[in-house]
Amino acid sequence: MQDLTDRSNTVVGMPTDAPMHTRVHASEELRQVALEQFATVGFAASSLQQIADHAGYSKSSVLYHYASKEALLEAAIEPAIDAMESLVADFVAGGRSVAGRTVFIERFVDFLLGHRLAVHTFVNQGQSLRGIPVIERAIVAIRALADSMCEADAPLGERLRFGIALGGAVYTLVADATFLDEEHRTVVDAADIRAALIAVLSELLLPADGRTTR
Amino acid sequence: MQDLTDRSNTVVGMPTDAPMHTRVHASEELRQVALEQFATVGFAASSLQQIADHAGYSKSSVLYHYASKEALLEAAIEPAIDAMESLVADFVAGGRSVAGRTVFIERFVDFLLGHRLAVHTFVNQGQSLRGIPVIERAIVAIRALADSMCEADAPLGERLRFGIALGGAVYTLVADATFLDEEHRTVVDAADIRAALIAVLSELLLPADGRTTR
DNA sequence: TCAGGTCCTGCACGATCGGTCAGATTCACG
DNA sequence: CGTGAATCTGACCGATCGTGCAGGACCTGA
Repeated sequence: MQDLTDRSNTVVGMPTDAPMHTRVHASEELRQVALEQFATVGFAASSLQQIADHAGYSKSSVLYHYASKEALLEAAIEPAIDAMESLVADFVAGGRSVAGRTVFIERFVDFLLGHRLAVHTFVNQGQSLRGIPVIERAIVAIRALADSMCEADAPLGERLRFGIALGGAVYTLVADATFLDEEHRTVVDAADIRAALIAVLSELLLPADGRTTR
Repeated sequence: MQDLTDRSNTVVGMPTDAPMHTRVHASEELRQVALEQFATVGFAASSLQQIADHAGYSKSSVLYHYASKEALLEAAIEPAIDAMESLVADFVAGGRSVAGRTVFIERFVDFLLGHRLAVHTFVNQGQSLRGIPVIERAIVAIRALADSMCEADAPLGERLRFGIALGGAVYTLVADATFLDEEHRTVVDAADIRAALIAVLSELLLPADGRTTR
């Protein structure tokens, strides 16, 4: 996933023995690599050395672009939190009706597809990252989403549905996709995944007529 | 604070009865503390020092009872993998019918409730733990469960349903329960959770006749 | 030409990691 | 009593962690 607007190296002459990686935006590249590491092996297990190696930089370079490992995490997942906050704001504005929920589910799936790594990071590692400001923001946003999704009178069944939808979708989009498929790599179309996710989440989050959640 | 992963077998009198009136359950205690740490903050982020402190022992004592950090992980999650393997074996033997699935779902929920921490550990951290034998076993078991759940002809929708059920249930039982509730700690009854989980998972995994996404 | 800014790196630091090992303590059994 | 096994611990090791710092390479404007 790299946009190579590179223009300096067209393999003509240039007998440059040095690697001399003229990158486009180093900070963007580092942010992406770090996000993949955080999501797949975890924040604590991701060392700056690994991230730097994976991106082709030195550890010092990482700390030049980002003041600390925490700052790197912040930069990596902040866009996703912004998107989630606007998502819940729109949902609250749109109302809890079936129509409003239907619109929400579609946007929610698009949000998950667009920020799957970041969401997986703060959803499944939020516990170990308490205290980091951006994580607290994420937790607040998740709680706000859950609260707006279901009122307090029918907490157990509805809240459980939302939790399963959130955790399940994130799992299928990251963990499951990376170690369950892996062999029968039928190159599934992204649009198919989107449609199937919307279908299942609609089942979970839209009030069906006959349901025994009491 | 106690978990119901008892499974103790100290009922019958052992041949060489050794009545250590000291802390007989040192290794058990360490195993439980380690499992909590692994599940909540992650394997990589859990240091032997932290585990030892939480259990009231020294780091050396942990390494006396368990040869290595990996061995501690093995001891912590192996019972859950055994249970999962027998679970999938029973399901395969019982057949894929609706009745078979109904029975399976109930046992599956009980399995999740009994081994929630262990399952959460190898489900959500399996990626970063590749190479550890016990984790490979877990991955094989999960894949076997998914394969036995849905045949290959309708892969996307069915597999997605199973993934959401698994990841969602694990999420709600561990991550969600520890940082979503937290404030409005309405002491929910375990039986209620069980019933609600069974209901939702039945929706997801039982073939509904009219599965129109409206 | 020089000065200054941007980008990147090597080196060194204190802390902590998993792990080894030599005792200290206890206790059953002779 | 002594002896050996079981249990627990502190001291220590090499490696790696995140981070600070000085400086080199490169580009740009004066």
